Order: sequence, then C-alpha cells, then structure tokens
Amino acid sequence: MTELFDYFDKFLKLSDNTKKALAELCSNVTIKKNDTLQPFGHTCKTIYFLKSGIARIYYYKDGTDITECFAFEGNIIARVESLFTGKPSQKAIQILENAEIIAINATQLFKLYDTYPQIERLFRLIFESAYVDTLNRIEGIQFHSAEERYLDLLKRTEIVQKIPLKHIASYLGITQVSLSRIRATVK
Amino acid sequence: MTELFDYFDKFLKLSDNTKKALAELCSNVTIKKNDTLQPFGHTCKTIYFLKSGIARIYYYKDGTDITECFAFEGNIIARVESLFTGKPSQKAIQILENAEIIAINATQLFKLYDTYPQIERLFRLIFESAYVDTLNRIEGIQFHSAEERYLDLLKRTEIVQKIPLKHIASYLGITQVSLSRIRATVK
DNA sequence: GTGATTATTTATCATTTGTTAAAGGAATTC
DNA sequence: GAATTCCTTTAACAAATGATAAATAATCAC
Repeated sequence: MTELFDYFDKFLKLSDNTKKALAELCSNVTIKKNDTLQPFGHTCKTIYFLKSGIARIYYYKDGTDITECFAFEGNIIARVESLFTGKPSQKAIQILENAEIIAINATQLFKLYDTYPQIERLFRLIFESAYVDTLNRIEGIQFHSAEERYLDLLKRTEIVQKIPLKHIASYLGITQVSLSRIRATVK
Repeated sequence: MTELFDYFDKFLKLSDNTKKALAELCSNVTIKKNDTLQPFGHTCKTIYFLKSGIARIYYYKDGTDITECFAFEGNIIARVESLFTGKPSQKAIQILENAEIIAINATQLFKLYDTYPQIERLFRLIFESAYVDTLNRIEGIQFHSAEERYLDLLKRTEIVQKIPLKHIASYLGITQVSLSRIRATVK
C-alpha cells in the first residue's frame, strides 16, 4: 500500500492511526486487460488507485462508446457523478492494460469522515484538485483544435501509445476517421 | 443573509453556533452592471453568493474575451482554480446586471474548517456538486452541436436574455458570428 | 436628441470535422 | 496457419464553424 500512502502524502500528512483506519478499507485487486472493473448501472461505491496498468471510464451515447477519461499508474479513478450523488452510474470502468489496483471502499470511507476529520479533509483536497483539472480540461476542449488536443495528449504521457485509437478519438470528442486524418498530417 | 443560509440548508443542516460563525465571515456587497467584482491577477480569497443580479467569470485567451461561466440569483460564484491552488487568478469576475451579493471571506473560512468540521463538510458538499456539474458540462460541449448547446442554455434560464450575445458565444465556445447564424436558423 | 460607440446580423469564402463506404493491417480463435 | 474479427487508414462528399468585411441596430455620453 506504500504507493497509495505516498500519493495521499502529497495532499496531507496523515497521522498513524488515520493511516491504519484507511488501510482497513483498502484491498488489492489484480485485473487483466479488457476486463470490466465496474459495470454499468450500479451506484459507485469504490474509489480505485492504480499501482500499475491503464483504465478508462466510458459510457454509451446514442449507441457509441465514449471514453470519459483515462487513468494511468499513480492515478485515482472513480465515477464521481455517481459517488457524489448516490445515483446509479451510467458509466463503466474497463481495464486497458493489466493492472494492479487498490480498491477503497467508499461507503466505509464516508462513514469514517465523522470520526477522522483528517480523512474527510484528505479526500476533499483530492477531489478539489480533480475539480480544477476538469475546469482546465474544458478550456482545452473549447479553445483548441482536435489536432492540438491530440498532440497535447501525446505530450502528457507516452503510455497513450498503448491505447486503441478509437478510445482516444472519443476522449478527444472527434470521430476515429477524423483522428486518423490528423495523425496522417502530423506525422 | 437568509437566502444564503437557505442555500446552505440544501446541502447540510447547520447548528446555530456554526451558522453564527459563518455569518461573521459574510458581508453584503451592492454592485452595478458592468463593474468588476474581482480583478485579474490576484489570488482568489472570496466566495460570492448572488442574492440578485448576474455575474460572469471571464479571461483573455489570445487577446479575446472568453466567458468561463455565468452566475444568477441563488448561485455561488468563485474562481475555483485560484481558490484551491492559492495561485493568482488569470480570471476576473464582472457584473452583468446590478447585483446584491454576499461575500464570504475564504481565508477566514478555511481557518474555520479546523474548529467547525460542519463548515468543512458544507463546502466539501457544495464543491462536490459543482464538480459534478462541470463533468456534465464537458459532455455537453463534446457531444452537442453549438445549436443544441445554445437552445439548452436558453431552456435553463430566461435570464440569459439579458446577457450580451458575445458573452454567450464565447461561453458556448463559438464565435459571435456563428451564434448569430444559429439564432437566425432557430427563429 | 445627436453623435459616437458598441452590439448584432448578414454575406462570402476557407477550414475543420462528420458521414459513409471501402480497403488494408493486426490480432485472435479454432 | 486459415479464417474471422477487430482496428486503422484512405477517399469523396456533406455539414458545421471560422475569418473577414460590411451593413444595421441598439445603447451610451454629452
């Protein structure tokens, strides 16, 4: 679990008993490429941390598969819209590269908020940071061309090379044909 | 301040002494159309609640004025990316219709988080909700045409009629000329 | 009110992205 | 390893949006 607590450490230094309480909510999951980590239709009650591998959140819009986001080594991934509203999620989490994951039981986590204000604060800070990232992503979508967004994604992480282009296209908000065209001109 | 505490009530029932502590951070502001509520370049240390009026957050991108969001009666407005990171904001808040505002001192608010866990929780819930709204907005931007987004905005609130079209255009991520064209076909 | 400024629309042409269809490659199954 | 399926590219045309310029319309300052 050291990777996870190193991650937490970047947001907030936790006391030992807080860490202990947190560790009890965590379990290790090993999952293979193309498997489903979380299916459609259930309320999200787990927050995941990727020790290794790649995952994506996706949903169907008018019958087509849309990737909402990717997660890589050292990232947190959760279907926030369900986690925070308690409503069933219309999204699923799929594994794109064999992954070692730590699953955090969110139901129990939220209960700990009452007894461990540090834990409530930790996750407040984590999600505040994610919120800021999301605001910045809107700017990227609205004011950059598809080509710029593709090049920017490539720049952020080389792991992207391992992701099927159709998922990258839907993540960028364009068709796969359009992405293919962009790749041809960029080369 | 009743409007503000009614708003808080929708997220969390606060105890009387918590309310009292919160009330001490709040001050009333009356501000006129076209005035600047918060300028560029300073770190955001205030969260605003609109009792009446309209406001927008905007910034300059390659020399053009871009509206990030609007706020109407009963909304909270803050430059979150600065509030949460402590970095100077590249954004400003402008008043679009004469407004009655409650200003919440965020510096003092964050200090109260230690003594009043209820307050930390209240604002956690408020911003979690805003985060979910932002995630949904991304979907709107990526998978709806400019025309659909414009009609959707009109549907959400009639107050939009009072906002200059150039601000609506940049909010929608299109040029004003393009918005004008859309309005012509929609009529 | 009048003139000046600002906001909005219209028109034209260029560019980007979408749609559909077809073909070539890569990976998987039996 | 042959067949099948899935992934990616290419091509041709359609639709949406951008850029620029000019014409109206609305608003503001005096």
